[in-house]
Amino acid sequence: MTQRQRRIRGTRDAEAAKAAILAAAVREFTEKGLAGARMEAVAQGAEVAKGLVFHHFGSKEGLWVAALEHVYGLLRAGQDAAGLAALGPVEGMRRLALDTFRLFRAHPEIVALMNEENLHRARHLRDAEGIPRLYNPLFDAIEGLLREGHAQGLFRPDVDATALYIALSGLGYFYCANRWTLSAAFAGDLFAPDRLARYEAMLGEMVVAYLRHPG
Amino acid sequence: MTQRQRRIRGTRDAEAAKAAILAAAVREFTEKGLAGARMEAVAQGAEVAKGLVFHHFGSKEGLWVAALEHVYGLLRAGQDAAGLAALGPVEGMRRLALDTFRLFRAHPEIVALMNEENLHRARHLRDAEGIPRLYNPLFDAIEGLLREGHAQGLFRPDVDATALYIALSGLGYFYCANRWTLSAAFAGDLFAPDRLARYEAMLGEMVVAYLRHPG
Amino acid sequence: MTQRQRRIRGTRDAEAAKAAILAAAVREFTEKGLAGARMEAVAQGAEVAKGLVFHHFGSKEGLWVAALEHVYGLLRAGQDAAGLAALGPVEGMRRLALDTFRLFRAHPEIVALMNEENLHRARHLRDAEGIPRLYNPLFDAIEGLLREGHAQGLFRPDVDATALYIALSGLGYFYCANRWTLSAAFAGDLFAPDRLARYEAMLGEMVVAYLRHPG
Amino acid sequence: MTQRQRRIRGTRDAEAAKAAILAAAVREFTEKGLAGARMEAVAQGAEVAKGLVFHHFGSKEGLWVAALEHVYGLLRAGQDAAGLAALGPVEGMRRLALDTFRLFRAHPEIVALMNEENLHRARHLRDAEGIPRLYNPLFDAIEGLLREGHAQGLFRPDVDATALYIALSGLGYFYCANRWTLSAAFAGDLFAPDRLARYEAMLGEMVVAYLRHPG
DNA sequence: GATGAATGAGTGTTCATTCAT
DNA sequence: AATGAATGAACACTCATTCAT
Repeated sequence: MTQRQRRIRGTRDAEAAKAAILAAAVREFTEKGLAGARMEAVAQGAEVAKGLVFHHFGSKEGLWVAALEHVYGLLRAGQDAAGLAALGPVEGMRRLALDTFRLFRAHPEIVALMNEENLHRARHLRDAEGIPRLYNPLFDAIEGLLREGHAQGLFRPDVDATALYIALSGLGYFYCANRWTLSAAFAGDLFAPDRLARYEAMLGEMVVAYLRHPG
Repeated sequence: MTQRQRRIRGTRDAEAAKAAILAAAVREFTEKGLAGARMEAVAQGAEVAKGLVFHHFGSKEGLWVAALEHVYGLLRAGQDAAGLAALGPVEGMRRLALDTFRLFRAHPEIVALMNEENLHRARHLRDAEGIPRLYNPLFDAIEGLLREGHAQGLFRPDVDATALYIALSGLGYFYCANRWTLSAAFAGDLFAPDRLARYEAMLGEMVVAYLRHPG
Repeated sequence: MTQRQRRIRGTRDAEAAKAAILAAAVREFTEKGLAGARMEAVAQGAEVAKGLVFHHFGSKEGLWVAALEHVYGLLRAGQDAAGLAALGPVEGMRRLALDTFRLFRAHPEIVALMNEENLHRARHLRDAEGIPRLYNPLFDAIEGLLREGHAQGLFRPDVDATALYIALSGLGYFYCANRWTLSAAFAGDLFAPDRLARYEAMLGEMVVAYLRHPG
Repeated sequence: MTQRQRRIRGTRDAEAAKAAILAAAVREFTEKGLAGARMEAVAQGAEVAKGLVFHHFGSKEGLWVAALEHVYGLLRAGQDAAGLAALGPVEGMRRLALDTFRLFRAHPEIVALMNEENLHRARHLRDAEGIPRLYNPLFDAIEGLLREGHAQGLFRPDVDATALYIALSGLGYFYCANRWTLSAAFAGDLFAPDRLARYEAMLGEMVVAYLRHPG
């Protein structure tokens, strides 16, 4: 601990310390939730003094908001809108669903923090700056693909973009959020490769099957 | 308080006190999570002394396990397997999806406690007796409908029951679990009747579209 | 510590514990002031666990208010209005001044807590119940003696009871409140018997000289 | 902030910064007391970095001692011994009492810091240099007027200068020190002009009445 | 001289839990 | 069964002080 602090202090690298604290906080919040997280553990995880956490983030709530913003940043960064257009509407949408599922799998902190934030009725979200806009990448991608799919006559005409966004997210989210209780219920690891593959296949099919024009 | 409690419940019905405590605990856990819940608040919610909560449930963890079991009971009771057969495989499955969605809406405690329990990697579930079996009603219903659908040639042949169970649950779960953050993102109440209706329509369609034989 | 706690707990003597805490609090507040007092020290002084202090008084402020009320109780109890009438207006008033001085000397907690409370602009006093009335014994005694003195033609006619109350109190208060800085300035113990006697003599004379009718 | 401070004070005038810190400290100590004062607040009040406060005053105690010395300076500066002689002993003494009262009213920091210093049994006063002498102006003025008054046969013969000093100070001090609790008790602003005038009249009368030869 | 990041020992407060009654 | 006083180990947060720059 001492060594690293010396280096940080010596280098006057306040931003590095802040980043280390935030990373440790995301870890702690993911494992313990908001109420269960201990500021002491965050400080130890970042190898800094407890007081420094408060110096930089003001309070546990301030740290929570910063962690939330970080997680919403992941959400935004996880959407690769660029590569989708080339796939065409049908395969693009399938890919979107799979990417979302994979994002949740790769970043349990997204699921954990969003669950906790909903427990608090999204109270902290209003304090955070531009959270509403953070949703848009995925939503915009869905809207774009929908428009194109309609134009090409491939999609059914009555699709609600918001509802589709939720359904598509939900298909991936639940699998990750309930990983442990589901594994207990089905007596096996939900994250075993073959099971994941089977679910991915269904997930893509389901979205595509719904969208495809029944004509 | 003492007098009033005596009058309300009398000395005989310890079971009523226990039930009141459990109900208060489910409420408190739903609102605050496991770590955030306070035993004092549970006692006040049940209008009993704090010590009595410990007398009946031993510890906070004991109370949590009891609340979990209660919630799994709701899950089981919510599945009306009886009425499904009459609807046929296609409409039966649609109804199953809608019922599951409505169950989550009617009982936020299910969503909240399951989220929290997953935070703890389902550690308490192993202590609780007979939780694995509790899943079966819905799962069994799905399996039954799948079998019939296949027999009648209405369903695609490669459907994984477990995966379908998860997908069907996820479509309803996410909408409820993320009610507040989604409402913040879409700047409107997700639980407004028209929005619910639109989502229900999509949800049913999605399941059915996937299952239906592409021939 | 353990022994006494056992006894208290065993005797289920909650009131005794409360009283012990209050006494320790008055001591601690007198020595350290509000901000300087430590709840831990209060608990140790009362030989109870720190948590019990909060159990009974809620917070440091709650304990402060209780201590304030206690001190105002001393103020009220210190006025022996009964014996005054027999002395007649002149000697009664002199005795009042002396008694007030002696009260401040016997109870440094009165002076210390009132100083501190004035630092906070009497913010806590409004939370406390009937503080305004607590002043009355002395004030009433002054008014009574004034009336009698006027009736007998012994006192000048233009005496303001409130102002007299303040002057009379101030003559005793300052001597006690500034005991230490005055002792430093005059390089000697202000509370040495002969110095006290000399000041008492002057104090009485001053009040009486002012009141006496100049005719 | 950094830029602005540079512009305001420049790099040269360290003395200005020191003075600003001292002024802010006196304000902070007056409002919060010694234990309640925060070094951070002092720094902000002086618009300097926290470290600079320590650079100039070493510690909180060092700052306190400096504030004490400042306040004793006010005390000394407040006594206008020069103008008194012309008034003669009687009116000079009345004026002395009034001036002292007005000094306390104009400088609440005197009262506040002296109260606090007495809480600490004048421990810091010994560290401060030359405090004992600081009392002298008022005391010397009293002694001078007493001598003259005796010489002219106007004053009673047995007056103790030290006691008179204390009484005279106490009459003004208490009114200011207990401004808030008294206002709460008497349900009105003690510092309203008419109330002040009435008290000033009594205060002067009281001192003069006591001193005047009863012959 | 001046800054502010960083520390660490506290400080008020909370809370699950125990226990005598 | 039921109460609530009592405990003790945390807990979030504070703050005087240090120090590299």
